[in-house]
Amino acid sequence: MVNRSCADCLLKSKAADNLAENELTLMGQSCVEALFDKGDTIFKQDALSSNIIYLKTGMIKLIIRGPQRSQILRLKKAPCYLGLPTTMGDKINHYSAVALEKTTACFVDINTFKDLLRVNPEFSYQIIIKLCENELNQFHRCVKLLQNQVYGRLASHLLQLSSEIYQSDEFDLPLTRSEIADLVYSSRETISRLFSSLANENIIQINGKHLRILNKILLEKISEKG
Amino acid sequence: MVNRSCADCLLKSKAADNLAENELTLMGQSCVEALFDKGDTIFKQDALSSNIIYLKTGMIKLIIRGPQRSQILRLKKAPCYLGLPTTMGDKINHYSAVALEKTTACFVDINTFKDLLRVNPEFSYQIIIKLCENELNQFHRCVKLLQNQVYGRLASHLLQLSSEIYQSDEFDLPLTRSEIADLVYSSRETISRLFSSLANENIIQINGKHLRILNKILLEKISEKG
DNA sequence: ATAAAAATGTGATTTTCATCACATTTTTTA
DNA sequence: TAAAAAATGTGATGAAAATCACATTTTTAT
Repeated sequence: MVNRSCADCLLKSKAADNLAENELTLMGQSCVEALFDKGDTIFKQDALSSNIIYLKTGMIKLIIRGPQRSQILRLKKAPCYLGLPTTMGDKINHYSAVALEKTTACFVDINTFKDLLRVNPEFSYQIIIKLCENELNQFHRCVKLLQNQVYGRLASHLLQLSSEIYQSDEFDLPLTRSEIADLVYSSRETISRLFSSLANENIIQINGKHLRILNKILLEKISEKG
Repeated sequence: MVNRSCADCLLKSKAADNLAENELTLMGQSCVEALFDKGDTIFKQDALSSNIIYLKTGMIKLIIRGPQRSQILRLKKAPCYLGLPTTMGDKINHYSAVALEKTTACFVDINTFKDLLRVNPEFSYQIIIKLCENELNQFHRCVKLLQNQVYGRLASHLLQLSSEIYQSDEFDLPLTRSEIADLVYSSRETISRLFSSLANENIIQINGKHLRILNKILLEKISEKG
């Protein structure tokens, strides 16, 4: 399904707010909207990348094959762009994106996107800001993953899910224990054990995938101290 | 010392090649060149950041305070921009830059830089490409650091120094053992031991800071296998 | 509804590497 | 140039967390 114009889209990106009517029409002409189910791959590592993807609704994980095993780079929730670095930085995808729930995404042809960048400096500017913010986050995440022990790494990811993704102390984990291990670089067994011990100490309450943070203060301390 | 115009600069960045004469003059008006000695801090974590820095000559390390200790995020060699993410992404520096040798750097006022981004889309575009490439590199570096063991982490950094920074199999390490530990996230003692054992196996030859790669193939294998 | 597959929990064992301790060498500086 | 400071090398010890092994529960598919 092709939109006639992205101007009609009710879920435009903040960057796209800077685009003029005719620019949005141009975008619409090369923009295809697609629906994904949980588990569906949106784009795949090593495939040729020819689209910038705008995530309209839903949530995804970015995964990359590491030297030993697969690693979750980050989770992303709509609205946001996907594959900016992997599409602008190289011809081939350096990682994959997989839907964690029902997801809507718009595929914008890379050349159209590049044209818009060249034509509209304000649009470019917003993209630059986003890229810079991402890089800072990535630096911090990397240092945390390296220097904290699993306990702290798990704690900070739980807090992040709570505050940034669900805006609630109670939510259903969008990942299996095994995927959480891929996210915080640990093992399935260790994650299992840590959930048990966090629950024993009344810091969280966990039942299958349903999680509730009982002692946020303490969880934050664990996340900082490692 | 203020340049009259950056147009006269013989070491312009690739992005700046897209700037017109008058734009370069504008840049020159808010551009201050400074000299740094080995060990000098070029900008400091937590300080207000008001400049984009263009590294004209020399080499630096980006360091960040982690939860446990200081971590080297990456080494950068001229010519390149410094502090793009840390200055565009936030008001305050998220990391420091320290010269590893005599270094020349131009400080460009952030507002002038932003004006240029808004005025010249081709300039913006080149910056976007660079940011995307950085992000991809950062992803790969993070995964390698997490998943490989120290042996592999050290090996890949030696190879990177050899190929990307010095373009030679023989060079002087720009870092102490302790700094190398900060770079590959290990301990001074372990780095020391690994150098010894790499030397014992005739993979490298090392004398103080002077290093020579004897068996690149094997070093690459170690770097991949972990 | 039921079998098969996937996900989870928990104990025992093992491995990597940090930390501690101290000797030695190199660099800096007064 | 000598003393102080910084950097380095190497053995012994300890700890975090991976891996292995297996029981159990939950989910998926037929």
